[in-house]
Amino acid sequence: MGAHHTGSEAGFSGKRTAEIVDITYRQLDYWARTDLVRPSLADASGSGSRRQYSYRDLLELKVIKSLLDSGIRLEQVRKVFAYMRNHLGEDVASANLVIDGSNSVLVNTGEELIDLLQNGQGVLNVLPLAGVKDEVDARIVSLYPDMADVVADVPRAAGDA
Amino acid sequence: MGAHHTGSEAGFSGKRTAEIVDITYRQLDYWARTDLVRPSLADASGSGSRRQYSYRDLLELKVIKSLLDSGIRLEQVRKVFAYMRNHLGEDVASANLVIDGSNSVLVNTGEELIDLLQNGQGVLNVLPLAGVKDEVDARIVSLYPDMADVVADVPRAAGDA
DNA sequence: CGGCGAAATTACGACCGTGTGAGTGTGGAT
DNA sequence: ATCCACACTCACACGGTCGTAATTTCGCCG
Repeated sequence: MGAHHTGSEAGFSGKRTAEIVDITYRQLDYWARTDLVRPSLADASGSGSRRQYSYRDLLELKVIKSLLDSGIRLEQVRKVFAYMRNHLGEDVASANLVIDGSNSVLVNTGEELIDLLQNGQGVLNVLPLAGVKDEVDARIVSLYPDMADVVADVPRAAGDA
Repeated sequence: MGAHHTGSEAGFSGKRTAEIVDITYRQLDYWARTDLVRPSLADASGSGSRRQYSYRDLLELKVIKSLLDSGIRLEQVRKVFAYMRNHLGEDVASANLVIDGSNSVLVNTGEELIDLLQNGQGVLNVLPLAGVKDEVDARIVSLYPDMADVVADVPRAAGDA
């Protein structure tokens, strides 16, 4: 079926972003002004202006939310993203994000993971990114079906209605 | 019976404990007063008294220190220990401590771990306890050789390397 | 077609948890 | 009895969160 321009290009407002990612608006605001995640499409430009977040932004935010939920300090999250932002490429859907204290890696197989476990001295924080994307997508279609086409640009196995 | 300066049975003073575990004395003090880890052998009983930590206490403290170093919030650590304290039994040396947000488990094989990874939605924090014990032991013999016998009388998994 | 009211959003400031530092007094070992 | 290490009591710094006020934009009605 043909491509439609139904407003999906408009991106996500602050409020909707917070809803989708399941964080408070306060957190989103705080993270933006402290340079953790700034909206890619439109940054704030004075009081009353509106931030516009891209779909990719949502994924980053959801990763952060997951990290926080697991009890990781925001300071640590900042370090991870300083290093990871470049490497958070296309394969967001399949890899596992592994943090071992100060370093962060993307790992694809479970064997690699066990390898890290035996060598590593400290704690390993492991986050399957596939689940993150799924959660965000589900939340978008559930709350804002109009924007469903944004999530569809990644090939999926099963056919949908 | 001349009671000599054995020291081994006496446990570890506050200062030495902090040194061995590699935390500040202020942290040790703070954690004791806020009921995170209280000394098993002798708790504080007013100004001038002395806390006495057991070897097992050292292990707990080192686990906490590791968790903290990996960027986990103290609040989360408290939750983990509230649940884990009972289960932190004999096999301290070989198991892996796994935290998935609100629950904590001890896992022995890598396969179990991969299993958890596929089912789990959020972040898994994995800490190999063997490394913790090794670090504590090494630190004890290095700083206080007199107490080396304390580390030996705890059962270890046979044939580790 | 334009202005008004209300909702959405940014900006500001108070508050909480964690940890540190200095100062004091008390108990234990010599 | 004396000395020193340690526990205890404020006071505070700092990162992070949250409630609230100030400001802009948008929808609606005349």
